[in-house]
Amino acid sequence: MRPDNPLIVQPDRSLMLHTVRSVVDADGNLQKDSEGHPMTEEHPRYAEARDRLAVFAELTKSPDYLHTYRLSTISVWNAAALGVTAQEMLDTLEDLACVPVPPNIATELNEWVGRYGVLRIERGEQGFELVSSDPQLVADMLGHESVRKNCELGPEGQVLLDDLQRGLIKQALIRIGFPVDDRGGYLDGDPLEIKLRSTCLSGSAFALREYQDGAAQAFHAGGTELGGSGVVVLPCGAGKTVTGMAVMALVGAKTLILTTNTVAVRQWREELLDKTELTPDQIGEYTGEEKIIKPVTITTYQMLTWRRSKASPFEHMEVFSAENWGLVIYDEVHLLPAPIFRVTADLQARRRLGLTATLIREDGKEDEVFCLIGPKRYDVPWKVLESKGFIATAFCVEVRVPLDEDNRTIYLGAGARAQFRVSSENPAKVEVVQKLIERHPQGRILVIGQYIEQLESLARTIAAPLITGKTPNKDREVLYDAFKAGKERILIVSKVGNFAIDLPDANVAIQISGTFGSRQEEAQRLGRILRPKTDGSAAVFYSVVTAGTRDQEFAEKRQLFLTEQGYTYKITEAARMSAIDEGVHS
DNA sequence: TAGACAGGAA
DNA sequence: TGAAATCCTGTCTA
Repeated sequence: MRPDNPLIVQPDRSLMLHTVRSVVDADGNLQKDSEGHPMTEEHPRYAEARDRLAVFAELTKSPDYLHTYRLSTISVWNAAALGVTAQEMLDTLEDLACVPVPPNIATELNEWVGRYGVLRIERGEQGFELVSSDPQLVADMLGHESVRKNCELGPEGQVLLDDLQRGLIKQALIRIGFPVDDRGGYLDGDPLEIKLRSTCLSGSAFALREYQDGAAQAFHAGGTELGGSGVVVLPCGAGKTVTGMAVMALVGAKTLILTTNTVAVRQWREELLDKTELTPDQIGEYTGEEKIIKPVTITTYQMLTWRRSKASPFEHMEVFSAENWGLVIYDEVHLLPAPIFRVTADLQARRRLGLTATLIREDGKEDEVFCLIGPKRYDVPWKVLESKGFIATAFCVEVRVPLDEDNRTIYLGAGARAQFRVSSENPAKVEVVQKLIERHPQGRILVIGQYIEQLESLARTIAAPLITGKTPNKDREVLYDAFKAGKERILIVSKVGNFAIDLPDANVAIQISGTFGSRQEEAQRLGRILRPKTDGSAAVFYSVVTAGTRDQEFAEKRQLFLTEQGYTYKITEAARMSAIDEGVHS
């Protein structure tokens, strides 16, 4: 602890981090700028503090000078699963604090970390067993109906679990606050040799990057007991598919891959053919169009949980459960629909790999991911990959636009919900978009928005093609190809742009509206322009928001995850846009 | 037999 | 907070 440190730890487990400090001269006098305002500079320990806190805390508010983090059980348990001790977390807080750390924080960190793994599932003679070094704790847990109904008591009071109960009891216990360390092990599944190529089918050299190999090893570490379930967190464009393939090669067994949509199914298939020695007849697509089960089968979440009506069973489940999979890969875990958790509770005997760019879910079901798929096994901060050139350098700019008189009247008269839409659809944004496009005469520009009408009107004004959910897949491909070939320099996309679209050359993104406070959507959208550019140039992400409205309010929430990752949004008024220097001139 | 499209689900 | 996108199935047309 030092008085000039940036952090205040509060008894309610919130952490206040100063991003700036006042500038003083040698005599300790406050320095003022030409207009007489006190001068500030970035706090010398801010960046360090941000990176160290990201390991076990979650950023919840980020106004200019003071960022608020929260210690949550999930953030602490994920750190604990990576081997970070309570003492190390406490040391970090002590080292960064400018006032004493409240004593209850040490107590609570110790208790939280202590709760991870104090209950274990092990394989006993009569099946799986819930055990603990503290037998009284097991007895206490049995006092909870949700726990009691998901186990059987053995003759000597053992808590016995069958395959299905193994998942259900983990869900019940994490809700009570006790994440279980599952040492029950896995079925090996039918073996399948999967080798990575050293030269892609397409001819270029291929080798795992250090972090991709690291992620696969971290997942697989510990052999049959420990390794084999959990989540790998990598930024967009960092090669999650490749990491998945590396894990497949390590596990060497029949693999079921679950994705969000059919485009992703195709991409997995092509990547597997390109970078592994798997042959086309070893890879099956199980979708609405084709239903083929092969040693490696790729399907969608919706297919897995499809049923005729709410009362009907999952129709395709039997086909999948009949196979002896050695590995199940969950692509884009942050989007994994809730019904999949029920199915996954049944799959606890299979190795499970989750892949995602952000562990954040907007529905708050992070605990389900934690207990049913597994804890975070590996992550790399976005800025680390940026500094190594694996993803493009990106600058973020928030452009604030005023709301004109007429619309302000409508805005003020509208309900809270309608206000968001009115301010998001501010027609003055169109002119701003035009100016931003002019700033990048050579830019390959994506304009991304949420409301179809707004996008249609923009498309008419700037005469650029628009892609929405209604656009047939064929037309989309034509437009994506035209963009890649440079025939179309500007593309307007709706929410379809949130999902897997691969436009390597895009280097400017302009966001004109988005989903309430969705942090992961913001991350996905920035991800669209993070593919490293051939000339090494930087990318720019503009977020156009209506000043002083709910639009701006939610924009701040959206930015939290990227701020946590070290991106800073430069804020500018639309009228003073010419003064922006994003650091890129294309 | 393929493609287009409507309808329901979450 | 709500809008939009997606998927799967089934039916119709050629």
